[in-house]
Amino acid sequence: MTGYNFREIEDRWQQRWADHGAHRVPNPGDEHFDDAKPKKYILDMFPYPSGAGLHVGHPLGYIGTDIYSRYHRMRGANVLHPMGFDSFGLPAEQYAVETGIHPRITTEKNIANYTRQLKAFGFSYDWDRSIATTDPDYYRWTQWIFLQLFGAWFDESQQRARPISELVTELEEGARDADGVAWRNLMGDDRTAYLDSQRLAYIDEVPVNWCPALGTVLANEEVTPEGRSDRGNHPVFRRPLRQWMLRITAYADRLIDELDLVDWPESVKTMQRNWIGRSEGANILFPVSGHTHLRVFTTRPDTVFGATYMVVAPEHPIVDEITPTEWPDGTNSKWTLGIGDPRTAVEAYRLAASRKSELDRQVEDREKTGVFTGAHAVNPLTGEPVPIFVADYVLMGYGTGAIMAVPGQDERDWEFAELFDLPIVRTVQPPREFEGDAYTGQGPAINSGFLDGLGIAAAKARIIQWLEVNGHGEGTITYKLRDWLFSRQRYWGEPIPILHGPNGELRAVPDDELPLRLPEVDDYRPHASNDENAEPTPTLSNATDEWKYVEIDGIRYTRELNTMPQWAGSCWYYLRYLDPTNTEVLVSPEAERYWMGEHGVDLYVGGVEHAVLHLLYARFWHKVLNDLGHVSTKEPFGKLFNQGYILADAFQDQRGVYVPAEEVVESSGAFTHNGEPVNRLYGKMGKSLKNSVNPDDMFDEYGVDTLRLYEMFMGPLDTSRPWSTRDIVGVHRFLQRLWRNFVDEETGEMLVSEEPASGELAVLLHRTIEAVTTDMENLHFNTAMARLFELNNALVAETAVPSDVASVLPRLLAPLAPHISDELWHRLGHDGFLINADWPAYDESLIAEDTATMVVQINGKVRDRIEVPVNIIESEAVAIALASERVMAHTGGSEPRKVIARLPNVLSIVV
RNA sequence: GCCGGGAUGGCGGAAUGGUAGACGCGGCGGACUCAAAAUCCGCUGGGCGCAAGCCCGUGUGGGUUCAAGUCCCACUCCCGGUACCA
Repeated sequence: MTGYNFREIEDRWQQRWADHGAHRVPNPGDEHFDDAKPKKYILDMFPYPSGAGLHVGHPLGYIGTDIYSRYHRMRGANVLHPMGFDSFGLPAEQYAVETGIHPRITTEKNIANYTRQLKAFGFSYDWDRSIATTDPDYYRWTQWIFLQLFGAWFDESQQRARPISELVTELEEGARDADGVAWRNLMGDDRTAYLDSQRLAYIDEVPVNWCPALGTVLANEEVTPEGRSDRGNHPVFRRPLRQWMLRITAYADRLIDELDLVDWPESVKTMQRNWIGRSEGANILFPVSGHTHLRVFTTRPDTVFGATYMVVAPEHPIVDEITPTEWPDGTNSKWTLGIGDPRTAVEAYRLAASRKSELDRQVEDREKTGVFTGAHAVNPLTGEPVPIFVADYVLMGYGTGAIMAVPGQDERDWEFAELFDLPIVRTVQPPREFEGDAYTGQGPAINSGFLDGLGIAAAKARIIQWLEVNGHGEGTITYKLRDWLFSRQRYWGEPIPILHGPNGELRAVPDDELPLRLPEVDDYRPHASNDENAEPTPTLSNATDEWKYVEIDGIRYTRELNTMPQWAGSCWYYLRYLDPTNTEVLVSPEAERYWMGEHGVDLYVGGVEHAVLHLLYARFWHKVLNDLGHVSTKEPFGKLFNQGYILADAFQDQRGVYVPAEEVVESSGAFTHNGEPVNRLYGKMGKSLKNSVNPDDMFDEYGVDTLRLYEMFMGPLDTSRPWSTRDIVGVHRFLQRLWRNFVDEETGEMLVSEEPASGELAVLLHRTIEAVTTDMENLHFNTAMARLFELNNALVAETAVPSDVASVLPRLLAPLAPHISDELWHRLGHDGFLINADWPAYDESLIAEDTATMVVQINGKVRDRIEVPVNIIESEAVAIALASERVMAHTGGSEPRKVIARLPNVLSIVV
């Protein structure tokens, strides 16, 4: 028997590809580099190498890009198709905390396992270009990019980053001043402080989820709805901390505008635009009686006559200043939380708010809460006093952290106003049929003095002019986008290469000292504390003094002890693949220009979960590198494609925390984990939901080609689908049948004829080539396979495979199932690998049809199907149709009132 | 909540506004076999009918059109993101 022995075939071909370097791709200037070929850069989003290993959801996109890469190799392109590892991250660190095993050891083990699993798929990656973000030779350049950000500022007038040395020159020359102060009037420390405030990487106080018991800041998702830590159930406080920030907001307009340069799904572009959230409006100053001004941002300055109260965020610094010691006479009891004086009431409310996560605060289902500060502002348009509240539906991080509330035109304000008995004044006339509460639509202004009668746009323009003339505010633009919080109190991340001087001055670690390697520590935990006001002491403070303190020119500097977030390494990895071993520069200009070309990466495939954060951060870094002359394109990823997810059951325990799905036991319809009942849910396979399925078992039972085909045949690449092994036998049968069509299972002889196909089989062959080619171009691998199934099924009736079919079919299949295809190719007597063979061409004349099925519709319903010549004219078609018995049964012989012809396929008759 | 996406036979899915359900799984029937597996052949959305054929059918309710799975409006449910999971 010489049946389809997939294990032997797959092992042998993978070995041969490796031995011959079949997937190695030369750079410009290297040996065997062919300048005449077009380039294709086909990129996967690289994985985090988790301890659980690769799961069957990961390779969905990887199989897709591998097929596409192999196809383009066969079409004659230089294809760059690399793979690497996003290997910094929390799980290895948490494992280190629990076991004391260095995260590097865990990470290297996981990378080795991932590499083994990826290679087992037979992917055509150029493994010589593989990188891991944890390699010091890699993160050396991540640190270098950070220093580029630290050493640059954003020139608003040119809308680009420039070296900070050029800012110094312009300040010294008097071409600029420092926020209105001439440079020569600034002293040394003030000069430094000013420059530091201008850098793209800067330090600022920002509110974060601080968990003193864990000694770290937590993500919103790590905070339970009760305001405690997901791990350990410790209290979490929302408080400001000094953190490294990256000035992504400077690029807000370019990040919006330059989306026009890329071929991305419109949905992803929309998500990015919404995330950046550019809105035009005005800042308005409200005098606060006897004190100061409250500056609010509003997108609806035209409604200012309807502002009947004010709200500031709980963190707003003005609260301390304006809150009096006693409630004013006649204060509504609903406004006071039942507390005797405003200071105590406001403090109680702020504490409660600090224990809520940001997400919770934005959930509009929740009943609005708030407290009166006891202070009033004056509406500058109406002259009326308006009470100032603290409420957590206003966020410190957006606009000015304070709003003028206009319940007549804002639903949130309406809701709050009803709850707190506040007056509601409409300033836009709703249509007569309008029945709701707040009216946010178009209409003429009312109750608005000199604005009355104007439409919204005109009223906005008029009021902004008035505000600016009278010094009560100005037109402005704000963004929802916030600067990027870049500090982490973790161990397993890139050390931030900054030294802190005795007077708070910042100094970059010199380039020639990079990489700044992670120090060895005994304890991977940050310092815990019972004091919510304690300053963070990150894990790197556990390093030796020798590492932590550096003396330069007699000055003792302290190293920055925070590390970078995991995003950092994934922001630029696509550039390092181009030139992964270069020790002089991040990437050589020659390699960068060739592989990035005009539009950057030719196809970037990954999950839509990265639609905003990863893709926005990477675009930001790329633009900075472009501004500073290190890369040549404005955008990194010319074309983006989102593959779907493999979905699977997931399980949550009673606290709402996910537990590993593989450890969940089912008995009589109920699910338990370690004896505790758990709830079944459903979602994306992966480490978040702890519901991964390992592919190794699939290889054993069906082989690599079968698993590749199965994942592609489950559905189109961009949709999600539940994992189910039931259908896998279908594609396995396809390969078995293919094998039997080509190989005599008794003798091992090839069953190939010397004659080419004729008749219908020849037509089918060329139609298949055409269809598969189109499908390959469009990543429609499921339908490409359906076509190949049909061709393969048609061969069953033949005693031998016609010579042209034998030549074409393995080549069409090669990108999808490369192992069996190379084996058949080899047995047909060809040398070499199919990845280097030519893609088949089809004969136009063979696929042209001379007749077509014409559908005849009577009053919109299909009543007959008639074979007609493809070039039939309308009068003939109508005559044939009306003569048909089935048609006559529905027309009753009456004359058509109307005929719509889409010949030769459709004839629609109305009687 | 907000932003983005999705819903088609028992199941995965296919369909430039123009024959709904290609292809595969599952199911049913048949051939081969002592038998079973494998393989090969046929049927397979629902209802009515002896048949010819007719009616219904793409999450729900409306609409546009000669014609709607596809376009428009309003819903329902599910999935992704929501800035320290990556």
